[in-house]
Amino acid sequence: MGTPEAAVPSLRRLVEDGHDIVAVWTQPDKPSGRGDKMHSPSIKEFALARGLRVEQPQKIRIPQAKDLFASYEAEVGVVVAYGRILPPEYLRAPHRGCINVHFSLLPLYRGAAPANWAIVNGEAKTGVTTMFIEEDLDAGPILLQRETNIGETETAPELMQRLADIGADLLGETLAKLDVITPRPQHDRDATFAPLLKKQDGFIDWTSNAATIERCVRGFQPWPTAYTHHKSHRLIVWRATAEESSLDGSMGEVVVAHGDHLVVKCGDDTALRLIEVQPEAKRRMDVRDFLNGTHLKVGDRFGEV
RNA sequence: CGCGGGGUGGAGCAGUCUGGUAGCUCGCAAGGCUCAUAACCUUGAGGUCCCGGGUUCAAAUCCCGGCCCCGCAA
Repeated sequence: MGTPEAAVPSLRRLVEDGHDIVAVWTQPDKPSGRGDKMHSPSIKEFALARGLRVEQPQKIRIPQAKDLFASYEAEVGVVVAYGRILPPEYLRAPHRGCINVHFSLLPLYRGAAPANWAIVNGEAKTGVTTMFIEEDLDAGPILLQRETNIGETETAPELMQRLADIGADLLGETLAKLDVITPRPQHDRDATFAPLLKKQDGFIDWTSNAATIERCVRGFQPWPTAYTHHKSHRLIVWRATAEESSLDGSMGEVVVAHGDHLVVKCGDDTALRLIEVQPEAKRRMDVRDFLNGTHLKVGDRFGEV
């Protein structure tokens, strides 16, 4: 069971390891992108290409869906970023239970967006955990874990891709050693949470330290992105670096604007040097291009709507 | 038929409402100038104004149709 791109490496690994995959469950196609085009989950594309059986129930809490799931009499259920909380019937249906691949070092960062929050919070490392699923969210007994360091300039999509690959490896190892692994219970008192991201999370607070903002720039990709406002238009910041700044200016004010250089004053005598941005309704561009077209001046202010 | 923005020399944009010589900030080329700077000055090359119709003496601009890009919302 899985849905987005991050789940694909795990499914590929299951196929390559020769596991008998009775069915692939994923979320229904949804309208996305412009217009009213329907979009299939990445997992569905992959599964269909391999000739696997795909199920996309609209509702998983109805008896028909539960019965269908139970009817497979699977040995084990594997869940990677499915995007739904599974009712208890699902957890009990496979003979050996359901295994989840979670993209953090549990009990840290339980929840929907562990990679994003790990970057935003400035963690030096994170990792992947395989565990048995229990009813409480991401709280089941741990099977295996693997750590990885977070790069200084690594973005959330980059990290996510690495974790997806690590997760696939770890899943393969977990299944291979399932008979000999002793599950370790999590200590709930050590748990932290990585809640679902909201649009508002990406709104840049220029009173923060520039280093904090820079982590938001990397961590809130590909959505909601770190953004601000300029002359009532949205401006997404895709790449930036933090630096010290003794220049005068209020927080959110442009203190340097020429050539390739666009620097915005932040809190704690720091400043954010923007490198790549994206104006509303425009494509991503280097700061030089942005400045050429907008004729932005020192003293202009970001963040005011 | 979800909402909206856009397609103009190599880049980013203005001009479109109110048709009438193709403009700005850069880049590129050549020359000049300076102890120096975010260097500066001069000159130059480079354009089917997305495509196809229509209206008009005249269309980047107005009308109809099409293609492509982007943001929002999901």
